[in-house]
Amino acid sequence: MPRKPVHITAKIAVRTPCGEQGCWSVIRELRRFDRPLLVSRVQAHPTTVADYLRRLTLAGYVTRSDNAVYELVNDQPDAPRLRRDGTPAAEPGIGQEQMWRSMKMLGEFSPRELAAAASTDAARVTPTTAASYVKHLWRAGYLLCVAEARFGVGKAGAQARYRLKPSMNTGPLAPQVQRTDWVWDPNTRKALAPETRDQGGLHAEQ
DNA sequence: ATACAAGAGACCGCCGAGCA
DNA sequence: TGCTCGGCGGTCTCTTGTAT
Repeated sequence: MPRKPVHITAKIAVRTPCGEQGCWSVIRELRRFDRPLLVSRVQAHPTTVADYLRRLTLAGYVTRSDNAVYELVNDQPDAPRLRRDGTPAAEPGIGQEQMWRSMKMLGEFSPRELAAAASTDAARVTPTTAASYVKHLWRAGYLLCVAEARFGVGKAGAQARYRLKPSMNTGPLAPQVQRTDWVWDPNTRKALAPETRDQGGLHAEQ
């Protein structure tokens, strides 16, 4: 089965243990377990569970004894994201998380200022990436455009400036832009369409 | 310099084959 | 029966290319 959109998997994750996060939650609950027990507790395909278990073993999060009993030895709240060879996978959306935090710290910002504020040694955020993220959040009604971009033939332009609407500061988790241009807010567990921007309170905020 | 669209790369969940 | 590995197809994040 193909991967499900984030707004689907996120809804599933709160109801039923499935996928890596669900698997990890059950592992943390059991601490010591064998594979059939884990498979029976996790509502995911057995090979998916086995595959994740193998990666956790390779990465050293769990150990496996001779009698096929696994034990959690490296606990952490969130499910480790691991490649097939057990090496850590890059956190998807870490740039967006950093931009979301930076928006709240900066107050008012241009995409370039946001990129500079959100960039770290661990994850670099380019101005174009920041502009793309800002555009989607603006369309979804998260941001207020406080100064439009200025253009001129042969002149350097000035970037538009934005501000996060206080009513849209929904929580610590960064809204995720989906391929369909919808924005999924993991804080409110709602998906906002680009079209909802005008209905979303642009006028109400002013 | 900016905005937009399209594409690349990484990832996930699952299947199926092969091996012990 | 249990485990590992390679591959498939869709999703997602971010970058690149192009027009203005």
